[in-house]
Amino acid sequence: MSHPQQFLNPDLQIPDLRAEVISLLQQIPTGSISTFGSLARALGDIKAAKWIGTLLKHDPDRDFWPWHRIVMQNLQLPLTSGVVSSSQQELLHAEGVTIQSGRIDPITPIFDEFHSNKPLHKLQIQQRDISERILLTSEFKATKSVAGIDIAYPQPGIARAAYVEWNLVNSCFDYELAIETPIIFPYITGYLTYRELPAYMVLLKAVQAERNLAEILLVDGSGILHPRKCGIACHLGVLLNHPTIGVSKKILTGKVDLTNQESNEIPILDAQNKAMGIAMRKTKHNKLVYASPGHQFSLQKIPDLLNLCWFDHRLPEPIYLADKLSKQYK
DNA sequence: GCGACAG
DNA sequence: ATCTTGTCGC
Repeated sequence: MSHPQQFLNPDLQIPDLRAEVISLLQQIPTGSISTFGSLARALGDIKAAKWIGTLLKHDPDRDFWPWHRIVMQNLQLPLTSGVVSSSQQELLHAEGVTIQSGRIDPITPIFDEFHSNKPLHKLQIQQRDISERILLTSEFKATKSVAGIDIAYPQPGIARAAYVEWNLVNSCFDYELAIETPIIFPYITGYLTYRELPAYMVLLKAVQAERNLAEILLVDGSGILHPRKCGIACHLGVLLNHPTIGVSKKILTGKVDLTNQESNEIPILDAQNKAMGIAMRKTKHNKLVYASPGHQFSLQKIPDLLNLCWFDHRLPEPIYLADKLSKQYK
């Protein structure tokens, strides 16, 4: 098993978010409390609040840090399987914080002056920077090969990344490869790149050791259909300088035009009513999938390309096969 | 009750 | 994404 870090492009700097949270927690004085939201804002994005919740609840080493000083915005204690954790109550009580029926006494000081280098804010800046380097034009006239890539998690902390190449000339499977690698960065909405891109880099290096990459990569995730127009397909495409398209089963951002329900190809509009992606299905009986350009590929050409390799499943065949291969470990 | 929502 | 058995619908 190779470590992802050694292959990383310097354009992809990945912070240790867990260590950042621990250092923020240690800034909260004894006898004070803070909230999931203010900790998340100190990391640089309120969207990290949910992950902080799972970290403080499940990290095996949490008793080495003051996890108990974090409560909900309404001063209620978070629930553990439906009940307030008695250990959190005891730990707070030992620090002089009083609790009545699961709620912190309102006179308790609330700490919100975190010193932080806002790692998620820095990642947003990276994303905006990458976003400006995206090309939305297609070079190919007749594409001969397309590959799907996807990741599964055989156990926590381990990613299994799969590559399946599809031959568009003979309309058949051509080649497959899967690798496993450790994964550290958590899943936080809008930052999937920082969780999964290192594993994809290991995978694609391994493919390149044997053959050229397929002309176009279908990535399980978003392209420009992203709050900063920089989904994982964009980031991968720009770092590799290779054409990519993002294909996801759920929509991350944007609006599907609901007056178009009969169509199998519905544009997805951003807040400025600009088409950033397309909701598609093979037939009316299928659920929609959401596609958007990653790099070096135009939105207009996406339907024709996907239809060339889309058969009996909800997803286009290369990405369906990559999904299946990534899960073949039991 | 409403909004968020990639993996 | 993952945890998970049988069950319902085509």
